[in-house]
Amino acid sequence: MAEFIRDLKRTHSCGELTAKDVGSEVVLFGWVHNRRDHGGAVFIDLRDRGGLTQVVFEEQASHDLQSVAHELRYEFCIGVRGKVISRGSNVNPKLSTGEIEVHALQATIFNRSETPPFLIEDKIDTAEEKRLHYRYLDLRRAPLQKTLMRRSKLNQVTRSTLDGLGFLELETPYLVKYTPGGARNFLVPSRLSAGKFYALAESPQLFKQLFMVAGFDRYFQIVKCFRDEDLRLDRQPEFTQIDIEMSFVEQDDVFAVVEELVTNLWGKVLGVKIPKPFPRMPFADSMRDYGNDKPDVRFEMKHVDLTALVGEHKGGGVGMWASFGEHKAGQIIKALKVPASAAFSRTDTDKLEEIAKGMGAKGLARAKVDEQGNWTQSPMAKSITPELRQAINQATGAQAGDLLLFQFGKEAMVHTVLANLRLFLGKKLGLIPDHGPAKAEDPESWKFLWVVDPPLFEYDEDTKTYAAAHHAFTRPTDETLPLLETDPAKVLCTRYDLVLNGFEIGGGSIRLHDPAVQSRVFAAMGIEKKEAEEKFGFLLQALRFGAPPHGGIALGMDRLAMLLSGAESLRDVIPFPKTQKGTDLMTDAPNEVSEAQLKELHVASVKPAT
RNA sequence: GGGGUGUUAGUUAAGCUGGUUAUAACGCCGGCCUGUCACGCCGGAGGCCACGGGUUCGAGUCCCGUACACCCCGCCA
Repeated sequence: MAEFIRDLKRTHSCGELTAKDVGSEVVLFGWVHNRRDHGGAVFIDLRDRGGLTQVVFEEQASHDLQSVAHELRYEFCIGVRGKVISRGSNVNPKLSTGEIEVHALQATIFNRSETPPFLIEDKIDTAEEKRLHYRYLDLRRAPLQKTLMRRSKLNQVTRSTLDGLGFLELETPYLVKYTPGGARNFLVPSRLSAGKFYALAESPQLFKQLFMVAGFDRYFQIVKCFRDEDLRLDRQPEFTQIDIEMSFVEQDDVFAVVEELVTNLWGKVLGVKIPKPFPRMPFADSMRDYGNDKPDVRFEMKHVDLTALVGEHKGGGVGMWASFGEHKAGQIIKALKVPASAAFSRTDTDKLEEIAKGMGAKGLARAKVDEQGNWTQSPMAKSITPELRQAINQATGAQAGDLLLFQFGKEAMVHTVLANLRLFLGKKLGLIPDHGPAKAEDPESWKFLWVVDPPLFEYDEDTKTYAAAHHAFTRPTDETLPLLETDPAKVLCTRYDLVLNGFEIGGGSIRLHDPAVQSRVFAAMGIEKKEAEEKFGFLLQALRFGAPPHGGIALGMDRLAMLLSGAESLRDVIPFPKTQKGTDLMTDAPNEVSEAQLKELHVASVKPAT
């Protein structure tokens, strides 16, 4: 008798048989998705990554075939040879193969399965912890299979698009030299150089610039990066970037390539036509209106900065605002207006305050505006001067019934609190969905945005110095370059972030290729020449050998995949993700190693006291 | 480093102000059933209530601690 696999090769996937195939004999391999045993006939839904096909073992089948049929259970891996039969009027409209079924002529069990800890269904309630422990079973579920197949498509379209634009796919090392600053690195002890360590690359940044120096002109790489920082819903310690670098370009040239790539991805993966070019917003506007550099511009509800206004009115009689009489550096006061239509209850506003406190706020001052423009339900209602109240009503455009939320204090805190409140309100008021696009097929659901021209430096209050807001190799804008020595805080740079629906999906810059400007930037940063040489000597030296003007970007592949598939979490688009503590629940990494291994690596491990 | 939420059969949950035999659904096992596709019907098994302390005559329930998971702040491109 013909044997499966040796003689009987798979003829179709479980998702492709239709009425056209009726009458043909087929061989299917897959997993038992479901069984409906009627005593006589037994129905099996057979599953592979293509879909589901109903297989029928009829009553009049041979004894052997029947006993196989009765033995089948969830997730048995089986092979079936059978005939495609029309279901006639008994079609199952939920299945792509619902017009037909396969009547088994021969079947084999390749492998039985233990009872799975959870059912392999599209929607399950099982705790993620459990799913991660049995990730290989979780990955059998259709939504995850779809997501990873889509991710494969993402890779393929990226390669073909960039190849078409003349980019070379080149690799860079993962084991690199540790350089302080920026993200914390994973360290790898060197066995051959006692007491020394490699770092796992947090990005191919310096190497891709060296490709430009070497004359490769246009480089890209779909590359793993490693960062030893705390995890979030959209942050994993190892993640994938689409890394791009180009020579002889300015910002617009990089944007054109990225827009071509991204619209191509959305076109080929989702069939959505995204309009080009993407809108641009200065960093300063983004901070002013949204309190961060990755605004979700699918809805308005902008922040209103009241710092100057409250200052003019010397606090306007409000005790906690009195200090704003004279402007204090780094302290701001901002408001958010919740429209009357929200009709928030006391419980709702208490919830808002709770969220604010969770972000480091001391509280959340609020005021409800009535018909006359007076404030009610507010601790400030009695003390505030009518002039300031009126001015704030005007600045916020508050109408009767609107609720005003105030936050004041350190700029970073105010921005964090109000930016997160704004997103919470956007979801609560139904202006944006909880996650993902409103309608994947609607271009309006995808709001791409370039955030441009951020400051080159950030003032570090601890060290009282200016530090590069990003990395030290970003070129200042031509207009603000002269301020480098006189007013470094005002120097902007040709750095850009690509934002989609409130997620930062990419960031890059035009690099500093001119050693003369480079040393001026280091000087402004207070970095000694010697220190710079120690950290980045090889790059600085390379730049002195006729480095071309160049720039690039890195796109977060995982985030693209997450947004493209409407997933809630990065973990849903990474085959084998880490938990929030960076562990792998399936393999139990990281784990302890033997003393002998440590010795070989010249490493001593100190276990924390328990 | 900080704040919050959670942990009860294989899975998901219920279990109120503490009260003696800890429920349900799905899954599992056995039996019956030719047309189901969330198949149906009958029966059954299955629990150290995360762990460690405490309060109490008595703790799944109250208190403290620990672990693990998740969300957020800090951190991070």
